[in-house]
Amino acid sequence: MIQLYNTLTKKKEEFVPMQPGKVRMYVCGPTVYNYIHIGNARSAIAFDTVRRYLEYRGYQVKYVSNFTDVDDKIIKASQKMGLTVPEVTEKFIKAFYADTDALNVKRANLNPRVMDNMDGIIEFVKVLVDKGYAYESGGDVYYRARKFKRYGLLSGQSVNDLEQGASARLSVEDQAKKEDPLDFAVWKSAKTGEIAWDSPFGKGRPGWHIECSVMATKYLGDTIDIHGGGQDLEFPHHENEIAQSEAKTGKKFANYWMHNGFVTIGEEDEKMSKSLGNFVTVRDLLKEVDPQIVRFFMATTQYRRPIRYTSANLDEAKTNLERIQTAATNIGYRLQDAKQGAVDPTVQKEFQDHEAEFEAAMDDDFNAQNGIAVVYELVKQLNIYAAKEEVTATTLQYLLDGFEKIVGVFGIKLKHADILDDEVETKIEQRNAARKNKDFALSDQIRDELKEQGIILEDTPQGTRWKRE
RNA sequence: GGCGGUAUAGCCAAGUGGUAAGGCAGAGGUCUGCAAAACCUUCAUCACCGGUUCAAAUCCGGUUACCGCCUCCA
Repeated sequence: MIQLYNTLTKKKEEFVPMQPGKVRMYVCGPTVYNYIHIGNARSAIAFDTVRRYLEYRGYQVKYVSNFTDVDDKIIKASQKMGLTVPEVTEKFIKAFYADTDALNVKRANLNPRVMDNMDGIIEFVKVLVDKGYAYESGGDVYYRARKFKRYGLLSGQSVNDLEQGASARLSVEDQAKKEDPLDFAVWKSAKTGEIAWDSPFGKGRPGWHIECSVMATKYLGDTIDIHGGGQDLEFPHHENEIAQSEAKTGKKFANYWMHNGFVTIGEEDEKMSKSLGNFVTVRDLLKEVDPQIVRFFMATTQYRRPIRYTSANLDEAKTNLERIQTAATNIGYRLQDAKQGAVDPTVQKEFQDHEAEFEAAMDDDFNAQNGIAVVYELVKQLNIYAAKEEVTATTLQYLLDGFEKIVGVFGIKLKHADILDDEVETKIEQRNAARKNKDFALSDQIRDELKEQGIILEDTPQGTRWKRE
């Protein structure tokens, strides 16, 4: 039984999808006017891990994540860059795929874009107007937040508290256009020269929140199982999505709301964000750090907890990931000379116990921290059996397969034995001959030479192994 | 001001009533010509104060500190 923390109810609940065995999941994607930063990556990785675990558990997951490719920020960026809006969005969508692919984030089943859904958006807005949930005002269309009874439920705010904040910061013009400071735009009129679409309300573009309501319901149905995004989207984005969607369909929009924690940076542990300007792009980070390490670093922190971005923490992730990889490599080497035979039932039992522990950990709101603790126990088990005299190849293979499946939940791709290089092999033989003759000066020299080529030697009772740095 | 989160060893971090998981770093050991990898051993009374209880990191009350949302942001 999987339990997950539902932001809507503020507690852990048993996860029961509407259709047994199938999960419909929508995760808010980025507004594509810039390269993604580590915080964006965190969100992608967090929900990728959720998805992978659900799949591990046998669910068939339909995963939809949008690109917001029409927005004020994009218009601004395009003006600054001297490009058209579609040119800007194409560029950063491509970059998004490149970056998330590198991080081993599985691609969504669908990445719908605002631009391709304009008819649906206009239709959606029309329904809201017809139902009295939205009104035209000076070319804009606003949503009557107060009319939606459950407004504020997700963010745990009363409408009056929300209004206090809202009215304090509204510009005079905005205030004049809105019936209520709480109201938010679902359609915005275009200024001359800006990208715009024809609509019954005049030339304009969608407001920020409407696209997710439209695309989520279009591709996944009026009610979806899981809706995810960063904690900063709770309010107003997700609150507004609920208001729009439920006003239109009259049905519950999402059964479970999941929000990932932030990546923090610096001495103050400040949230990394575009507006604070304290962000590191994935692109830049990956120039210096192996993407697998970044992936591991983020996937093994429980998705709701903040992640402190420091080089020390990345280094630790590197060490831990190597440990995991080494265990698999150790088994791989042993597999080459181990005897055939049945799977050792003791080993099997031991492994299955660990597997059950792993599942219990992950079932509990994707507690990756406890999950990874089980992985370290498995590492120990693998290393012990890899060094045992009497162990069958089938047993080793059994362990390796199971291990690979479990670490796969975190998006870890295990490297299998490298192709043996003739030149390296010759040198290793020369070195071993030297060692036999106790010519350690020569053997150490060969080892140093190989090290300069990035090849590390390890002498084990089963012979000399090598790996690339 | 309103709402929410966090505080556990040098660091990362589990643990929601029964006497502190795991990892990194450190120390000692086994193995090794040396090294590496691996394995074994070792390393904390849980921000503070008060209360409930046979028993609290865990529950209750209070205090302090930090973070986030309430405005675009994953």
